[in-house]
Amino acid sequence: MSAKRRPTMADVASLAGVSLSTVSLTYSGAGPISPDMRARVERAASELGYAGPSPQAQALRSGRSRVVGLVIHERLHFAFRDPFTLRVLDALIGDLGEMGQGVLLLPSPSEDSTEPNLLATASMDAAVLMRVRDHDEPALDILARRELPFAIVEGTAPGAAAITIPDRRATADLIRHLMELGHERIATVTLPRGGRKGTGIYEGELLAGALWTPTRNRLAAFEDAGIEPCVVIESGASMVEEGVAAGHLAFSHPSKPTAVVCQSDLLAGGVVLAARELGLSVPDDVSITGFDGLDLPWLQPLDLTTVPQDGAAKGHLIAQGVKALLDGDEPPVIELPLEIRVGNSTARAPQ
Amino acid sequence: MSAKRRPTMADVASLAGVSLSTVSLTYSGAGPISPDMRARVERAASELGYAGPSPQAQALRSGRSRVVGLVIHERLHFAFRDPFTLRVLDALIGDLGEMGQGVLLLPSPSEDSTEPNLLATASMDAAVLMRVRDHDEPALDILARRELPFAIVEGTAPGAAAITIPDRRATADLIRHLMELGHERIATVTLPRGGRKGTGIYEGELLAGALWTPTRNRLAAFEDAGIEPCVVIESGASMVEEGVAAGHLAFSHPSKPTAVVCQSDLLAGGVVLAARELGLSVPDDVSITGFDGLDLPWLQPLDLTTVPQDGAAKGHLIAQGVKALLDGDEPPVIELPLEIRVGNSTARAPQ
DNA sequence: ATCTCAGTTCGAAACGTTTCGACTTCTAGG
DNA sequence: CCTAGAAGTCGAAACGTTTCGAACTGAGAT
Repeated sequence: MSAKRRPTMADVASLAGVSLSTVSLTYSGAGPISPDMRARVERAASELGYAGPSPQAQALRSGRSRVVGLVIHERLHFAFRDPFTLRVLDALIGDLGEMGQGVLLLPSPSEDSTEPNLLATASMDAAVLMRVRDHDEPALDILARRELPFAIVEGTAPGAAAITIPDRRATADLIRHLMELGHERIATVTLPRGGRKGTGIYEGELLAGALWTPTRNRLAAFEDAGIEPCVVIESGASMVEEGVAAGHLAFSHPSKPTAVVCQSDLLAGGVVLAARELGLSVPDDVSITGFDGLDLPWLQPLDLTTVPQDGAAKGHLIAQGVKALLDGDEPPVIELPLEIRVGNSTARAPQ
Repeated sequence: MSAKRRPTMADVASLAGVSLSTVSLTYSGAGPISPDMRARVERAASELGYAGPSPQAQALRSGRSRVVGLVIHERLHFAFRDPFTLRVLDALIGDLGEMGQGVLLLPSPSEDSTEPNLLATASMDAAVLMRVRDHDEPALDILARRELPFAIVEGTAPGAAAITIPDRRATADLIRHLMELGHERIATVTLPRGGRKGTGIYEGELLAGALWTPTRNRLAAFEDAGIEPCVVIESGASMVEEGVAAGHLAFSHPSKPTAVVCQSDLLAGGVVLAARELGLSVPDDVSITGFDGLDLPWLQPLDLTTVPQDGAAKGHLIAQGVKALLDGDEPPVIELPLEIRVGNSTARAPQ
């Protein structure tokens, strides 16, 4: 018995007694094919166990691989831990799937190593960056060199499709809301800044070193509101555990904050837990705000003051952006609207 | 000015004044290339802005696309919501990345539609199924037709690599633990069974219709323990919200269960919240068990009686299985060990 | 001066499609 | 009866690599 090769279109063609092009036309759907011809080809194919055109050959010949790369910055474990991100990706991946595009997970290229990174070598038609550094983003260089079109979520770059949110303005609204309630010592818990890992107090220039755009924008909001945070705590990831640790740091800080602005609801939830552990009442002793508008059932009856985002809408918009890229259209630049929602986690500052 | 084509190896070769094969050898690392030749090629490449070998051509020629497909059954939103799954995927994706393999997210093929599914058409070297139906799994047919090697997590199929857990035995241990504490009316909250969506009471034959292997195994454990659950509640996904809804159903059921066996910690967490809302004390009024051994900070000081799993270890093992598949080795079949861990969410049944 | 043998480099044949223009038929209009 | 055009099918040229065996170069051995 021969080591049987996988059948190809040529095999199907010769068994069906037609030309290779005809078989190709049958599968691709392009070109006019008579019904009986189609039947003949299909019978030959199933007789041979032909599984359809080789994707790799299709990709080479047509120049499209039907794959969109998704750059993941942290360990997946962290990146996908946030239900909001998940909702965005859910919509995005669903839409891309309907467009016949698969989604390839790509670890972010580390700046230090020159080791071959998947972003540089994997076959794809476009890429989506879920976040970007304001400067010195190695992914951008790689994409530029490969001449791959790409979309950026919460960030911008020349030539890229961009989906942004006015998070700076919304955060400033949140801070003003707290100031109107009489708060003067406001702490803030940030998302990762792009540098060191792990939760801790960040000392020094407010913005310097805040590489990730969202972290940076939401910190800059303090300037807009005309107040300085009494302590800035950087979290290692958007997770409840990190929020708990950050809360303990905040509440034991000598500046005695009466309010904590958190850059995500998950962090805010953790800060609430820390407050409770320390016997502080929310919102009577301390006001806490979040971001994203998640539904956290275990926080009930507390209802966070936060900035709700529509994750699905965001995902759909990104997909739309990718579609434009794939069609060779002008890359769209879109900003989603954002308004704060006042819950019962913020109240008048204690005397 | 010409519409400038992307440069190819041939362009690099002719600019460097060497043969195409030499350039290929330079990039692939195979074959002996003298240092000055390498330098010459590299200079020519950077002069042209050559971004490296085309992945699509490489894939066609070498027959390897450096992509592993990951079949997602539900909406990503649900599938990735569970921190445990995330931890598994984190390790898996990391390991595969180190092997130079990207991970392609594939929505599960729906049995009804004959529409072209990505699993059938995407280019990949192997696939991973995170779960499988005991019978009638359309994914298996597609993979067989394509002659793609694949690994199954929590399930088996002839010819496939398999990573399983003795969840049936472990669940039986959990049930026996409850019986020893005097519980006689035990409810159970299952993961999705594979059919209808949404949380609700399931009436009828215990196992019939429980298509997903894990759901089925953990239900079958009741038979092993020699007791029948007083009510079976199927959840729509492994999520806290679903657990809350399930808890309400359980505690308002006429059979008045004194214990609830939940097929995941997230569901158990939700059931605990439901109990609290109804003024029931855990574990004094009702005992609750979980599965997976997650760290749920918001549940403190409650410490679930559960069956801890090592997500990272599982992910590493899957990667190892995939590696074997890619190397053409015998597909490994591995079972991870499992032991129950008694916390303070279970206690003597109330009088 | 000839032979051998590494150490390198080169030619050419795949890999399995898509696609474009050309080539048959066949139908219908004049 | 002739012919324009539509419908269906076919040939052949890419797409950009990898890879195998052959060919070329000196250096040392004879």
